[in-house]
Amino acid sequence: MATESDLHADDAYPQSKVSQIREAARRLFLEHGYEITSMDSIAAEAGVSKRTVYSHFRNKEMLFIETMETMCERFGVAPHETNDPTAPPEKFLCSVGKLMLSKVMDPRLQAVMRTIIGELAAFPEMGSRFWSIGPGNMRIQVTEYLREQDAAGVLVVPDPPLSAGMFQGMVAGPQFMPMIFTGDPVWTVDDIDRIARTATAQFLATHRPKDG
Amino acid sequence: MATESDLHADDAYPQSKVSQIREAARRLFLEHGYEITSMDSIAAEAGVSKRTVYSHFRNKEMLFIETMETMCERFGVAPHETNDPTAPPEKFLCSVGKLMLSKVMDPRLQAVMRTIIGELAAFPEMGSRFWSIGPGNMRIQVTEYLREQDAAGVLVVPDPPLSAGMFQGMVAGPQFMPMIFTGDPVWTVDDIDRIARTATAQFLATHRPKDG
DNA sequence: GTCTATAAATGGATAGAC
DNA sequence: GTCTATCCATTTATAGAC
Repeated sequence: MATESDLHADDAYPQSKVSQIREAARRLFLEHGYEITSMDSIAAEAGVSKRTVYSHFRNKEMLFIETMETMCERFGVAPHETNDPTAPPEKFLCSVGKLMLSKVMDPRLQAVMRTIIGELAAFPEMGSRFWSIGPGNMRIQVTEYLREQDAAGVLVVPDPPLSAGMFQGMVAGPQFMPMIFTGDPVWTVDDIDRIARTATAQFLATHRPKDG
Repeated sequence: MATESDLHADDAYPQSKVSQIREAARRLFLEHGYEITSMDSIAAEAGVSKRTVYSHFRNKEMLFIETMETMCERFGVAPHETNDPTAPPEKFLCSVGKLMLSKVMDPRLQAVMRTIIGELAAFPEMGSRFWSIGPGNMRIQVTEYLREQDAAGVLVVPDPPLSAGMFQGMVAGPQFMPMIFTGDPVWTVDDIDRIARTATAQFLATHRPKDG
């Protein structure tokens, strides 16, 4: 029998103290960062005592790492989001582009990225983890796709890693760079389709075989 | 008569205590971020007492803001770097592209960007400042250039802001995104010319008038 | 498991001498 | 201007009762 809080919870026991702590840690870490967020504030936000926090998590560092690892998995590229590599280039690239843009435009994911970047000096593995599970994963998928299409003669891609990076930059860059610095969205979700299609068309214009 | 330390100093009085403090603050803030860096550590790194730090700077926040403002100005787009808007598209875009890439590949500027992004929650104006003086400035220059070329009939650019963002993403994105998360360079300065030329060619392929 | 209370250390900022 | 010494608040982490 589902209660209201089940809808927003992520744990098996949504009302348990430990899940309250996890939620509080997530909110505070993502909003203020690692250093500013104190274990006191997490305990207060979760509505438990500080001793309870320490009974579930060894220390602040472990709580932070677990929190961010969960965020990486939640916002990484899920298997069901993987695009069909047998689809024709327009379709494949456009759907990948829309996926990239929707990720970049998600304010929750922006908070995750900012926190990861901000704490990179103290937690360098976290940045690599996020990259490989998220945007890096997508780039590799595009790289492999381009390599195959080149081999099949459907596209002409002399440098697949560079072309994949350029496609990603073309579709995500316009929004990602200003967004990460200013916080202001330049385009909205309504523009996703248009931008992805423009980028795809532009990309294919120079990667189609000359004859045929 | 120049001493050795003059070569690395930026102040009018390179040996002065205040410049030593500035240099120490720069090193520590850029390497570890705002929160982790203590006034004690800055004083120690500068080789002065903490009281001396406070006699030159009101508090930690002011020292940080002054430090990062200096970094923004140093790494922003300088007037002499501004590209010639009367040059033909290949030349203008390629040189702007190379400028963008060289900025993104500079490890010192990467440290600045990471610090700014990391402290965005506490110092939001700093991100806007960096954007407008650096990459945002370049994007505006490209936008204006494309608008003029479109009006002159040299290029076909229905949406200058989007096209400018895409060009910037195409040339800087491949390096910027992985670099900011993993710290690993994908390409080196030797690739700058090739990448900028590739991006320029790709961009122009879809923005040249059909009959022409 | 959960609480109140506290230990131990650190950091921002200042007092007062020279 | 510069130093040593110090105050005060905060923070991580733990002790011990229930």
